[in-house]
Amino acid sequence: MQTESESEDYVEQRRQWTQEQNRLKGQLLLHDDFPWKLSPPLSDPHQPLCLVGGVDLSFCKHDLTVGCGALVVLNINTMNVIYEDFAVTHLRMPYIPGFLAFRESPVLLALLEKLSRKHVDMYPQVLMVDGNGILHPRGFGLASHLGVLANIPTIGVAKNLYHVDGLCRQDLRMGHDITDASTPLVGNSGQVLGMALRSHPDCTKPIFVSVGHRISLGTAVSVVQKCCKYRIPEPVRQADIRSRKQIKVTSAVPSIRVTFDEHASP
DNA sequence: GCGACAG
DNA sequence: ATCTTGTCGC
Repeated sequence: MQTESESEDYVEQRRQWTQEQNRLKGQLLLHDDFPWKLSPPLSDPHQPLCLVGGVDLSFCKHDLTVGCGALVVLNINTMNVIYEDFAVTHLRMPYIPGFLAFRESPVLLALLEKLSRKHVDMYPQVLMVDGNGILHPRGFGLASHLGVLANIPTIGVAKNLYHVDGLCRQDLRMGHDITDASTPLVGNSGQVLGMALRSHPDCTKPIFVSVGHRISLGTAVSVVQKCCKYRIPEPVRQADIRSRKQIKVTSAVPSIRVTFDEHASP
């Protein structure tokens, strides 16, 4: 039966994953590393930021191991979705806090590679990821992991605060920071891990932005703010909405349903 | 030791 | 992540 570990604690798996991320972390860049600017003056030779991507995954309610990854690309000036693609996958590993990248990055990476092969002209200049960047136990969340693997500037956008380096939701309220539009997330170590943003004037619950890869926090925050029609920035929101709709129609297709029936009736 | 813990 | 109705607020 159980060889080394009696309980499925994934001890060895986590050790390997940690080792791999520490290796990838060597390539992580926390500064602006791209040729564009948000809004360059006419006299400026820099190219303007136009294409912003967003990725997210949704799961099948009947089988949580079946998920649908989505990649969308928007024109940052109009917020129109100019590209969308999906990929259904089977998740072998469960969700383990701190190791989200190993569960979600494979599908997302495949979607990015497909786009670069088929329609390079629509490849995003920066990518928003549903999850954290360096606001992570080992300073290498999904946004950073995906950014390094795909070698693309990424921004981490989380809907909930990851309690890391002493950071916790309570501390944010105590300092009356709730009245500010943005609050730097400084850990006990003194490092700025991200920014809590009230993406809408009357929004009580903030979003948590952190650097993924090849971008500075200041630029990341500016890009996110420019994309906020609602609490969640459009690239991420659209990826979320569309992947959720896609997994529903997918699970309604007979050929996919067979998979469920096999498990349901032995 | 116990609890907390992105999606 | 996913299951759900109403409901509080602008």
